Amino acid sequence: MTTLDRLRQVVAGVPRGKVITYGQVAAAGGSPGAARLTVWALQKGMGLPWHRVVAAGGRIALPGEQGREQRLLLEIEGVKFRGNRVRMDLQNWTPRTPASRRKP
DNA sequence: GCCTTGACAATTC
DNA sequence: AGAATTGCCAAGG
Repeated sequence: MTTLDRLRQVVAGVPRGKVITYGQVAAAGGSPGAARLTVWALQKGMGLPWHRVVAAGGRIALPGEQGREQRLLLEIEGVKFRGNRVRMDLQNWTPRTPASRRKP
């Protein structure tokens, strides 16, 4: 199980209607601070709900078209927006099966 | 084996 | 508020 695999699992574990930040994914995957790994994981990981991953504070990281699409997809799933930000107060998701669950 | 590239995050000015 | 700086990890050249 590589780090990227865990990151992908975290992303895959985000339920519909919720979002998570790059930092949270990285932290949950066992590498706090390595938000860029999350980027990598998403680019490589196909079939992942990449649109449920947003930048810190719920900002949409993608520029232009892709950003619009992400926002669309999220709205379709029931995520509420405040300007160009997600309402993290409501939509933030924290995985319940993080790397912290490793066997002792 | 070193350097660059990634849809970032947090701090500082 | 926006730009610059640093830290983090993995893959590809």
